[in-house]
Amino acid sequence: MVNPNSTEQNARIDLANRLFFRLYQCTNMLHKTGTRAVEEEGLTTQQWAVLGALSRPSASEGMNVGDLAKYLKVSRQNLSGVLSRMERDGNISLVTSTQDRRSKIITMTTEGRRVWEREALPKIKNYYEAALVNFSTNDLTHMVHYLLKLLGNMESIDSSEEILEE
Amino acid sequence: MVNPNSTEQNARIDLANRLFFRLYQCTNMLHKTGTRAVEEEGLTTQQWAVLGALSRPSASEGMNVGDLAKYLKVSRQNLSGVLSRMERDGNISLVTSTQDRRSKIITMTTEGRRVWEREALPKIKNYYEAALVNFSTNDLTHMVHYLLKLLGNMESIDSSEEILEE
DNA sequence: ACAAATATGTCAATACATTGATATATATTA
DNA sequence: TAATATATATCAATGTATTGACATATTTGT
Repeated sequence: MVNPNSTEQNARIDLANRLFFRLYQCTNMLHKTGTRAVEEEGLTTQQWAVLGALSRPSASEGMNVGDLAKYLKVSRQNLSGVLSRMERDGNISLVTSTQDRRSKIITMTTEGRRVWEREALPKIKNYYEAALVNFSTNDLTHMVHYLLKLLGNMESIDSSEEILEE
Repeated sequence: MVNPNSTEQNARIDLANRLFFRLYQCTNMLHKTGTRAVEEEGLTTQQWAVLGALSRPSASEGMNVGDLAKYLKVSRQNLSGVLSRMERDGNISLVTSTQDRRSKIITMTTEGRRVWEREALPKIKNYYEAALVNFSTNDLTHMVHYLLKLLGNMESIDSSEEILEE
């Protein structure tokens, strides 16, 4: 073996390749099977993420579009479209803030909260159980840890590129 | 504590919730930062996945649309659109199969292979390194293992629902 | 106070994702 | 062989994602 470092590097790239490919596949399947789990409520995985964010105690007073976009790691422009569909469907309401008339405060409607708590959440729990068969609590903890680490690295890439664009 | 099982169950659901939320965030960031890494070549993460699939030795004779869709875990209809854009850009070519005139055989063009090998791959390697900072080989192996397990579970959900639809 | 800079949300163009419907080609079965 | 069933790819409608451009509101700086 002439250059063992090169071989090690290739093995690492191969692992990286598999990791990102499986992540890509996982997401496709998550959106497909996840959306199917809540389709009777007229929801999608993205709308489920929005309702999940709004149902947190810390969001009891509502959230504005920009903060919610940052929380979900999507663009304001994308979220804007999702929110207008959710408003159309009666699950959320957008009200211009009195403090800052540029902002719109997003809150769940009574009906939206009912749909979320009574209909969606029980189905989501069933979905979680089916999707996490054979995962021990330890496995779950480790995987969340890895995802967080990966997320942090990708955020570093993102923010370092934003600076260059100026 | 009246019902310790219920508490354990809630802790598990909380972990599941975090896992899927982080997975959702990771994917958003993967497509955002990954597409940016190969945007000079006019590629996206999806097109990168297609070229990656076609560059495998086992695909040297090309693949048809259905098999490639299964491999990538996307719908034929979706892939069809991606492929027409890639054909438009000159990176792949679609030719009706002589064996089965329903099938179209997808292959990389010479230009597509050049773009993939000479331009995209070096950038992808840099992207991998940046995204996987602080991941040991052991971490990578474990994470791939978890993603594969999750993928298998979601495929079970998917196929069990397909049967019910008939 | 007023001009410039920044923050906030939305519109537009493009790409990717789903399911449902459809045209054509092949395979099966009577 | 002819009718039926299945396989393959694409078109259409809808939802989700990006960036770029823009109108409006607030903040900053002079």
